[in-house]
Amino acid sequence: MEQTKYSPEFETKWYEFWENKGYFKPNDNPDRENFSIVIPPPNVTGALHIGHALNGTLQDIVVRYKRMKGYNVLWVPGTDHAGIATQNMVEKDLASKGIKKEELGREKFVEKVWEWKEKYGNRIIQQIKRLGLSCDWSRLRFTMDEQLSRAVRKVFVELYKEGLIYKDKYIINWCPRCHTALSDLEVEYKEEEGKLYFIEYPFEEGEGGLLVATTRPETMFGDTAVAVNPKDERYKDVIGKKVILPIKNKPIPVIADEYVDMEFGTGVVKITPAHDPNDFEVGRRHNLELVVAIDDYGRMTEEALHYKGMDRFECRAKLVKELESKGFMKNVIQHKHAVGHCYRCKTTIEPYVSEQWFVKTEPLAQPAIEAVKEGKTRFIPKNWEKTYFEWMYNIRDWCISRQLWWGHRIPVWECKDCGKYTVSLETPETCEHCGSKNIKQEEDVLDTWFSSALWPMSTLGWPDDTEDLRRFYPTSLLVTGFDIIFFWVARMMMMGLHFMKDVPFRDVYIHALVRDQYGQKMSKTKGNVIDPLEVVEKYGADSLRFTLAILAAQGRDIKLSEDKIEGYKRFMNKIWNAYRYIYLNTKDGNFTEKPKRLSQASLWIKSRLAKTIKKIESSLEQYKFNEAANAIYQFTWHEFCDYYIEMSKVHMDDEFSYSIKYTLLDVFETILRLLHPFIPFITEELWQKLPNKNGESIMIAEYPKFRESDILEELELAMETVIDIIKAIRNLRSEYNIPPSKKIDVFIRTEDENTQSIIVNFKNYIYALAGVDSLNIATKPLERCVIQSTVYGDIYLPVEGNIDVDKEIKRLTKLLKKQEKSIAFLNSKLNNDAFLERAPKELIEEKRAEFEEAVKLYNKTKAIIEQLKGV
RNA sequence: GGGCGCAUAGCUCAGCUGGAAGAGCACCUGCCUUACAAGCAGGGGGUCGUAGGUUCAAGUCCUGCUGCGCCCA
Repeated sequence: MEQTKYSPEFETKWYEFWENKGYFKPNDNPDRENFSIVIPPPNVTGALHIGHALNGTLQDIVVRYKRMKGYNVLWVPGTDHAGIATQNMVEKDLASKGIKKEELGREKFVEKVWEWKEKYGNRIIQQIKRLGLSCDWSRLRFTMDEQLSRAVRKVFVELYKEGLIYKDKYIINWCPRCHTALSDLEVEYKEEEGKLYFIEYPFEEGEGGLLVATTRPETMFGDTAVAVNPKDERYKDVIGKKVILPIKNKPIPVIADEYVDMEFGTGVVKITPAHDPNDFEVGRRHNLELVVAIDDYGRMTEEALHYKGMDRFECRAKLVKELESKGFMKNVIQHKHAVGHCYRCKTTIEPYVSEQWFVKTEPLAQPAIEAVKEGKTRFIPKNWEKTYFEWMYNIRDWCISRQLWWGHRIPVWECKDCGKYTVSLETPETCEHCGSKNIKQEEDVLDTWFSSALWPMSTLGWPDDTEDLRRFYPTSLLVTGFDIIFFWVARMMMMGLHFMKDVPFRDVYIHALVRDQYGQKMSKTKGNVIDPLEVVEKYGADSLRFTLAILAAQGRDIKLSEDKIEGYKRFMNKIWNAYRYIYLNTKDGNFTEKPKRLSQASLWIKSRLAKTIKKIESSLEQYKFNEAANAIYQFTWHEFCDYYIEMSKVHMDDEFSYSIKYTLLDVFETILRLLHPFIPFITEELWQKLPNKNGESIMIAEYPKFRESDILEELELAMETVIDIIKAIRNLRSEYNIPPSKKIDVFIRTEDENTQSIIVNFKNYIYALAGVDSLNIATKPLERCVIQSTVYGDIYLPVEGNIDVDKEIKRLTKLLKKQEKSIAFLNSKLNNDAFLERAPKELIEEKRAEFEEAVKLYNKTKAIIEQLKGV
């Protein structure tokens, strides 16, 4: 005998079972349609967070659904080497042991990182498995695998040869802490309360000077001009003159450039081409010199004179004092401005001029835009296409070199003799231009996203011509968060189209972010993270999965709290106990033979089930996970459990005894299959116990098929009436505090033949569900009863002792007011000529019928009240 | 400054192609009715942010406004 409370301890057992059976691998049947998907690779050294759980759950729902539908399904899992994050982690670990990576040297350090990867790289995989995700682990990939690294190399070499990769001295985003360049995307801008300093730059000749406004005075050591807007009347006379850079006493020109905002500060800005991206552009236009005042560690260079070697922020503080004491500082005001931070370590970014490698993105972006326009790749929800286009149209070249040791080293060798580059797939011995052996490989590695961009091709085997690649590319679906549309989705599109000549995926489902219950982004520093593993421990993976699925409405973030997960654990408990009921009633029988005749309740539940199947299918096809989850939840709890199971009790010992038990098993088994993609564990656990299971696992069972012939509209209508009568009786009972244990006699006064026949045919169900001993049709009003008028007739419920007349009048008057409102509303419609003229006929008829019903009900209720008042 | 999104019951949110507002939680009342008290039954509660417009009819379509959030510059 099973315990009455659901407890998810069986989960891990089933995961092992599935994996050992090889169910996660694609079927080799060539007749089946392929369905493939690649997992967004988590950081190899990362830990599972709730975002992964959502992402994985949604993919697994689709994957399990498609698998059960008979597709040949491949879900490729893998991890990402996460250059900066991983290097930081290992550096930190070494630092705690008092070791600097420079002391180890590159080779030793990289070895350490590999060790780290071996040690912790499996952690996130194990965590993913705990959620029940059905990836094909035999195809587990890592961005630094040999073959995936070859893919990276091939892409680099080919793009270089096509002129789409170039090296340039350019201003880039530099993280002084991570000590590497970052792409534009890897910078996070945050509003900060800063100061705006007004510094006077005296004219070289004559009196006075120009008041320059800046937020970063310490960069003045790199100033090579000051600029005004050519349209600015205030300054048109000073253009071409020279001013003296304070402290440094260096004359610099006053230039005119459209870029200068006349409204900002004084309308005069200092130009520091080496330390500001806009100034860099101005500098190029005006041929200004690049003066580097801050080095790659964020310290001042010798250009900063006596501040040499000082940290940039410390220098700012001291320099401000010096400028004040020397009278150059004229004013300081509070000023809010956006400051860039490293997305990995949050250090303030330093724009920095250096030689870096770039991908020329414009030619790659064009086909990627076209592909989405032509519908070769579809974004779901569609709005994200706008975001994608927005970025693609304004795309900037992609800085791909990183000054790290962990990653794919750039396959470029510089010749020390002729100075030219050899770029090649194989590690070269000599310079391909002059044959010199004096060549040296670039020190930098590639941006991690460079390898992630190849993920759908490389995980399937590219650059080798593999069967997987032929069969499963383009992949069918990508599921990811909106935060990496630019980082990842767009780049995969560009690379896939360029190298495979086809899009990397057909559908891109963009899901929301998981936030805490107050709508705050979860973060460790805020302490509001929900750890999926703790949740799984406490409530089971099924509860977490179902909660995430039912909350995953398109276009809205998920506010998650433990309460909600707890709530859906109750759903698991409900399913568990529905099974118990069925088990207790069927354990002694054998239910292999299909019954000849089904009871009304059974026909009804099968009709409802058919509609539910249809709803779930259409919802899942549109990736409306919440709708699908909700449909099955409502059906299981509020139709199957609340009504069908209760009704089944009527038939346990009558002529339908066999058929009701058979149908209980039949429908329940179908429910489990419908639920399996959402909650794989409990469905497997219970399915395995069912006598009517077909096959060795629910995972590879067929998904329920919609059967039109199961739908019986007339019966559903009749059952609606039955349920309404049950509800009306329950309502009256409740109003009069009649306990469920007390059985009562009820009468219905109705002239409607249909209702009369329904009562005759279905009264057993009404007895059972409304706690009724006998239900009879009355032909005249009855004494000592409380009365409820319904569209089907008046329900009479005998009351012991005296009726509380006041209470009854109060109750019925309330009802009467509702009915009055109803009549008024319908009246206004039916008296409106425009409505009668233009509204569809069926609607008008419908409203007329409703109106008549409403009037009838109103009159009845009124009569009862009057009668009560007269007593 | 540009783009996107959201404002519906106390809370969290559904509501597809326009025809008298729904769920879960919370709340109130009554029940240990032999699957389930992690349950059952019943109930209260919303002028769908605001001002206009289109329409016979608008939470649903269009425009302005207000508030909040996100992305990009």
